[in-house]
Parts: sequence; structure tokens; C-alpha cells
Amino acid sequence: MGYNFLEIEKKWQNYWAKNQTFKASNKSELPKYYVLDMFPYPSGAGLHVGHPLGYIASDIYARYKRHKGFNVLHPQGYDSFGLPAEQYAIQTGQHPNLTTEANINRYRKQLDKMGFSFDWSREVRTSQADFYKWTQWIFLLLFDSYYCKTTNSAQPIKKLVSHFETNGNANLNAVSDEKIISFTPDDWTAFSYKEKQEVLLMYRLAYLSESEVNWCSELGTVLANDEIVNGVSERGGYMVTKKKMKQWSMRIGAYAERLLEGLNQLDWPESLKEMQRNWIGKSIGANVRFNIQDYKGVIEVFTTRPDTLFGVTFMTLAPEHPLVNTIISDQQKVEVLAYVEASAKRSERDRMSDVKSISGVFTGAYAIHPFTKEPIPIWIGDYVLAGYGTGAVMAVPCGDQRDFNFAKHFNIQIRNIFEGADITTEAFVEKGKTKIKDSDFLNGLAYKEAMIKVIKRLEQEGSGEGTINYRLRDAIFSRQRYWGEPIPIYYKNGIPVALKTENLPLVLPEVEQYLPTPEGAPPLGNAPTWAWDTISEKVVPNARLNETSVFPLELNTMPGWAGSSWYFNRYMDADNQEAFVGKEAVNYWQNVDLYIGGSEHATGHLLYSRFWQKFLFDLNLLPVDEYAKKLINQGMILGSSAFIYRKKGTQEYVSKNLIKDFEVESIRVDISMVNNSDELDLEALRKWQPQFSTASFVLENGVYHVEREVEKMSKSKYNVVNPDLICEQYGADTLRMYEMFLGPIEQAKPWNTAGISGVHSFLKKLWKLYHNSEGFYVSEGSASKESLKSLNQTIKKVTEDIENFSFNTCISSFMICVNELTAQKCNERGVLEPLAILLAPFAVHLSEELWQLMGHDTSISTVSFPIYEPSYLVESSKNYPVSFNGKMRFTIELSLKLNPQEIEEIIMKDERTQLQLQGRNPKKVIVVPGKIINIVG
RNA sequence: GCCUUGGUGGCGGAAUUGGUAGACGCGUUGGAUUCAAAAUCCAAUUCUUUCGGGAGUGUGGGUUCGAUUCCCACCCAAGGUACCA
Repeated sequence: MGYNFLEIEKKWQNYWAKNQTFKASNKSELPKYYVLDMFPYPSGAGLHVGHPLGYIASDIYARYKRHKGFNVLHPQGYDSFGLPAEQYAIQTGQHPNLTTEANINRYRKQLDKMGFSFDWSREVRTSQADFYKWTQWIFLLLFDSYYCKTTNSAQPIKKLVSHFETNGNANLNAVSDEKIISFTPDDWTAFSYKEKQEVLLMYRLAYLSESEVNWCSELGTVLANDEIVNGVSERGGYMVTKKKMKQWSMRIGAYAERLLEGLNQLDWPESLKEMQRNWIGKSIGANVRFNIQDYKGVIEVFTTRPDTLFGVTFMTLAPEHPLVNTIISDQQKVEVLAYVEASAKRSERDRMSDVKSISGVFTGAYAIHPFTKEPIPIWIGDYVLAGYGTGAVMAVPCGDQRDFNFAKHFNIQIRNIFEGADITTEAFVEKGKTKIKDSDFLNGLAYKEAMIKVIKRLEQEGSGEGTINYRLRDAIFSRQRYWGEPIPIYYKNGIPVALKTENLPLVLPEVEQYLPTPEGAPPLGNAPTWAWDTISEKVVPNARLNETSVFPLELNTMPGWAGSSWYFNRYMDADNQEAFVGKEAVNYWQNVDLYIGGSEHATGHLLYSRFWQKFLFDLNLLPVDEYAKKLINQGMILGSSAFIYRKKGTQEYVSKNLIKDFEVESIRVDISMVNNSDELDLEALRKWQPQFSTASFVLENGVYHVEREVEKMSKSKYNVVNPDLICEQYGADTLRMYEMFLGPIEQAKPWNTAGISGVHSFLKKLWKLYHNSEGFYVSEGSASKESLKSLNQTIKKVTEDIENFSFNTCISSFMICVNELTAQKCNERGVLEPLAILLAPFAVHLSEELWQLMGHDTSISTVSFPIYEPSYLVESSKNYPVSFNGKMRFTIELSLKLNPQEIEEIIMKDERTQLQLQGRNPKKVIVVPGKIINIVG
């Protein structure tokens, strides 16, 4: 009677599915607890061993909470729109929906094998019309809202219109495009329909605007920074340039302050909150306007150091700055245009990371200092980014290192305005450390006073004002892709008009080609008729566009983060046809109590979803404005890629430690052909790809050693490890416990199966505890004091560890416990029954089996978690007449006459040895010389 | 570059508030059992040593009676860096 994990696991997986054991109810007397995983993108490579890490952790906690008497919601679904399915469709012509469906089915099988306690009746898929209907619905709400700074919330656009009708845009405290010009109520009434719509677009939370994208004309498409390598496209190696395009954007900037504030109340990792804070990047400073010599325009700059205004010796514009073309002098024209063109080819990331090479060019124009009226040369430099602030900076080389380097490099004047500061080799950047000099009315002032005074003067003279600036940019919401949610907008004479909500979903059309159209329009342009008939209120096949009733639909689709920005609310009420989530359901579940997912989403999904939540909260559609109370980042499980070395120009491969004698290139090979000692299975390699079938190998001691490198798991890197094999070989319970035993969940670690046998033999030992040579055997007698002590120590440790998500140390405690009970020959129900419940969140199938063997006919998941009995841990001792349980602290006053060495000698000889006799863990002795001795156990 | 995280035996990792560094597991070595193997059980296992000791938590400094833990500088690795999800 061995531990037959295959049979046990299958049995209980079927049992749970049949009995719907983990189906959550929206009505319950019990307190609610919502445990959420970040839903996976169903990739073609299948689920790999990295995915379950977070799911196992959340599953343990969800199961634990059920034992603790909570009504637990633990759902799962698929983020099923995405680029890989589309790429595959482009290559093969297969509809992404087919690929996606196949991948989802595979994922589901794999997930089921691991015994997760998901409530599958609430599954969502972002690419399904009954889900994205509501994504489109939320988009329309955003389109139909603006941000009112007085109420500090989103408001319906109707309110804005009525404000315009009575006041124009005077006294309006709303977030808008910067270029808005003021108008009166009469102006508004006189505006044409088109003009009115254009004005409203400047306020809408979902709006159209010109934004800059990476355009690849060869591919006829827009590329992500990710798809650009060394300035050319990853696919094909074509040239990529910056191009302005009309794009949908989300005015997330309106929520910058609330997104920042909201972080304080969240139980999220401090590091992740810090990342979001930095991403939002609030900085307080001033906008300063400089007139331009012999030209009537102004340059507006944002600076966090207006106190250094008298240290300005030049200005720098981003190469994309709109004024560049108009202000350049004729002599400089050729040079400047060449520079602008060159920097258009560099990605923003390149420009930011390359700080060592300083580049720039003088425009030939001069700005005028607002106070001294001195001329200031205007330069262009690509260290200034168009997307941040105003795209222009006032350069103060004495107080900013980048300005300093730029000035030194181009031999521009540096003026020192800091008392006693040495600026011969570097800028003096510490604010508030000294006083300001040579600065007219700011002389002798420190940083703070100078800031206040200069901003006041700027405002008086109309050449600037105090400003708060956020680094957070509005999020571009258009994608030139096929496989995403269609944007429910049509264009009437070039003006975007929203579909009516009752006409949703706007279903993704069939196309023959998933590539952009030959004219460079997004793939939806390939649809036979992607047009909206306003009379029948339908997409009408073969209808012709006309001026009166049939209008072109938006060709862009929504980005990947659209569906994931609200899916967690859908789980609460996944079948609701009338609303994105029912009032009753959302009032019961409120929000997510525990969210587990990777930190790679810190400034993407985790920020956008907070934004949507706050928006929906503003419209009174949700009861809370933060959706995830507690968040834990599971570290990524990294793949360990393998490389072999080929002698250049030959079919001869050289083992890792012998390459120094040859000129070699490295080639990736599949990780499944390499064992734990980095030895390559040559036979497998020969069969793997035809190019290796005739290869020869230079071996060391008869084996070929590969080079290893740790990186993200991905199909293209041949380093994906499939959990199915491990489930077959060791069982899901072993896999679950092993992944948790690998280390702290927050920590990233490379996958390695080296230690899995230890966890597996633990489960075998556990099985043996409940069996004797005849078969299952649990005694009804009373357990020994020793066994009860082991049990209660374990209950205490396990409970604490689960609450702290310290699952690796928790499993260590289980191992110690089982070893102790085995040594004690414990077989009493009084110990073995609680032990099975303790293990139920971890070894989910095995504990159900043992529970049944012990004569229970319901699932172990409904049983209360054991509570430890402190009295079993109390121990009396001859040496120490003191009992201890858990943390213990003695403070013993010693004679002050002894010197530290003498004290130490006494302690080392006596107390320490005595204390070491007690308990399982050695005790620590602390000696504080001359004063107190603490003995901490 | 910038933001975030991490660096401890042959390996994954533990160490509560600054107090015996290396829990637990893998691996290795030795032993028991076996005709043998698998499985199982027991013991040892940071390195070094002239067996007295000595060194040791990425590197170099600092604070402290005492530092894996706190501070400063640096090196290395991973994640993010706005159209990968």
C-alpha cells in the first residue's frame, strides 16, 4: 500500500468538479474573502512552471481562509487578447480566436491537474464578446466624462456642455488639453457641431489627439519599443522613425494626485508603491516663460529649481519641440535639421540610457531672461525629452549635472550662484545647503525662501507661475492591431461619435489579412465593410459609406490592458447580462482582499486598473475606489537557458570549458536535453533539429557541458519547463509543495528540479504515518505528550507562516514534525487528524484521501483549522524554573563591577549551557557589558 | 542611464529587535538492510589547519563590546522603463 498519487489526485479532482466544492455564493452569512490571481495570457507555449508559483500561493491562502470560516471567492480566467496570437495569425492565416481557444483548453487541463480550488463557474475571457461588451461600455463612459477639479471626480460631459452654455469656459476648473483657448457662452452657441465636438474632445477622459509613435514604413505598422532593437525593427531589421498619429488616449493624468494619495492606504509592497510613486513622478516647481529675441513666440519651461533662475546660461529644447523649425537661424539650419533627423531615429530609451555621449546643436536663436533681459542662447539637445514637462528646459549648469556636462562639452558659460560652492569639476546639486548669490532680489536667501519669492515675482510679472508637474503621461489607448477590443466609435465627417450602449458589443469583424492594409491603415481596414449604419444601428455587410447614414468605424483596437483593468469586478457577477457587475454582488464582495501577481506589472496593469476603478467609483458604479487591499508580488520563476558553442564556419561543437582555444558562436538548445549537471544528451540533440544530425562534438571527459544563462521563461528561448511532466512523475501535491519550498514567494529564482525528491519523500513519510504494514491504521488511543507537543508547535508555526506568506519555512516545519512523529511512532487520531487539516491547503489531494480514510464523508476543505493549545508547549525545567512559549525574554541584572570579559566567561560557562538543554532550537545569549544581560529564547 | 529587488556552504535557502551564521531540503561521503539493485533507515558534511586554532554572509570602508542584519562607496545579477503581457 504505497502512496499512489496519480490515482488519489485524479479521484479528488473529479470529486471537486462533480460536487462544485469551490463554487462561491454571492449570499452568505459568513464573512467574505476575495483571493485573486493575475489571470494568464494563454500563450502557445502552454503553462510553464513559473505560472503556478503565484497560483499555488493564492490557492494555499484561499483554502486556509475557507478553513478559517470565510466565504472565499477564488476565480480564474484568461487575458486572451494579445500580440502573440496575432503574430501567429499573420504567419499562418489562422484566426487568432482558434489559436486562443486551443491554448485556453490546454491551460485549463494543466491548471486542473494541479488541484487549484478555483470557482470555474465565474471564468472570464477578455476576448469574448460578452466580456468585451462591458470593456467597450466602460470606454464609452470614459468618452462621455470629463474631470472636474472642484469636485475632484469624473463628471458627465452633459454638465460640461451646460457650463459652456451659461459661462463659456470661464471659471471652469477641469482637466483639459493645454492648447485650449477661452470662449464665451455666445461663442459656444455660435460654434458649429464640429467645433463643439472638437472642444469637448479636449476634456473627455477618452480622447483623440496627436501623439508620437514608432513608425516602421516597411512593415506599415507601429512598433512597441520592445520590438525595436538597435534602432531598427526586430522583425526584418527595417528603419523605424518617429511619427505623429491620431490616437485615442486616456486622461490618466487627471487622476495622478489621487493615484498617488491612494497608495498610502494600500497594503502593497513598499517597493512597488515606490515604483508607482516614481512613475507618477510628482514634482513641484514653476513654469517660466522666456521671450524669444526678434520673434514674438515664447518658450515655456518647467523647472523644479526656479530659485536658480539667475544661473541660467542657456536653454535646451527637445529635438521634437514645435518651435525648433521656426526659430533656427539660416546659418544653423542645415546642422540643426540633421541633428533633429538623427535623434528621431533613436528610441527614447536609447536617449535616456546614453548619458555619456553628449550631443546637441546651437539654433542660432536667443531667448530673453525674464528679469535680467540678457540674451540666452537656445540649444537643442536630445537629453531633453519632448514628452516630459514642456519639452524645454532652462539650463543652470552650476546647479544641475546634465546641464553642467552639456555646458562643459560645448564650452558654454557657467555662472556660479551658490555661496561657497566649488563647481570646477561638478555641479552643486544639493538644494538648501547654501545661500544664493549674484541673483538680484534672491541674494542671500536659502532654497525655500528663494523658491517662494521667485515664484511670487514670476506670477506678478506674468512670466510664469508655480506648478505641480507629473511625469505620468496620458496613456495611449489605440493599437494598430487586429486582436483587441474594437473601439465603439464611428466617424461622422471626421468627428468621433460614440455608439449607443444598447448597440454593444461591437463585435470584432472577420478579416482576410491580419496585417495592416497596403495604405498603412490598421488591420481592421481589411474588413469588407467596417462601417456603422445609423439607421439600422448595425454593422451592415456590403453597405456603402455615405454622408448621411453609413459612417466608417474606428480602425484601431484597444490595448492589452483594457480588459485587465476591470476584470476583477466581473468575477463577482460573471453571468450578469444587465450590468458589468450587479449592485448586490459588488456590495457584498466589495473588493479584492488579496491579489497575487508579478511586479513586472507595477507601472502598467496595476496603475491602469487603479485608474479605471477610481473612475467607475466616481460614477457611483463601484463602492470602493481601490480594488485590491493587499497585494503580494510573486517572484518570477526564471528559465535556465542552455547554450552550445559552434566553431565558426563549421559543424563542430565545443564543450563549455574548452572554448578558449577556438573562435566560437553560441547557439540556444532546448533545456529538456540537458541534465542537472549541465551535460548535453547528444542523441537527443541530433534528433532535435536536422542541422545537428551530422554534427561532431569536442567533449571533456566524454561528456558535452553546456553554458547556462538565467532569463525569463519563453518558448523562443527553449527554456520552458512544463509542469505536466512533474505532475506525472511526482504528483501535483509534490509540485505544489516543492514550488513553495523553493524559497520566499516574492523572490525571483531560476527553476531547478534538483531538490524535488526531498519534498516527495516527505509526502511518502506522511502517508506512512497513517499506515502500518497491513494498510491504513490510525489508533484511537490517547497521544503521547511528546507527540502533542510536536503537533502544537507545528500548528503554531504553520498558522503564523501562512499568515505571513512564508510558505517555505512552513514546509520545513511540516518536515520536522513528520520526522518527529515518525520517531515517536505516533499513530493516534488525536494527532493525525489535526495534522491532515494543517496540510490540507498544501497537499490538497493527499489530505482529502487521508481524511476519507479516517472515516469522514465530506471534503476536508469544510473543516475548521486547528488552533494550538499553548499548554502542550509549556515545559518545566530543573535548571530554569521558567516556562516559555514562543518569544521569551529574561532580563537579568548583573553586578556592575564585573568587566565584559568576566561576564562573558560566566555566561558562557553557566547560563548558556543550561539554556541550550531546553527546547528544539538553541537559545541565544546576549551580553551587554557593564549593565544588563538579556537571554532571549 | 533611471526606478525596483537581490547577492549567505557544492546547490535551493534559514537566521524573530544588531546577539552561537548555515534551520529544512538537495547533493556528496560512510554505515545498516539486500545475493544485488531500487526503496528505506542511521551518521557526517562552510572552508582551512601543523588539530592549538584560523578564516568566513558580493568587494572596500564605517558605526558598535558585538554586523548576514545599520550607514557610505563600489561590483554583479534580475524585473520595469510607457504599443510584450
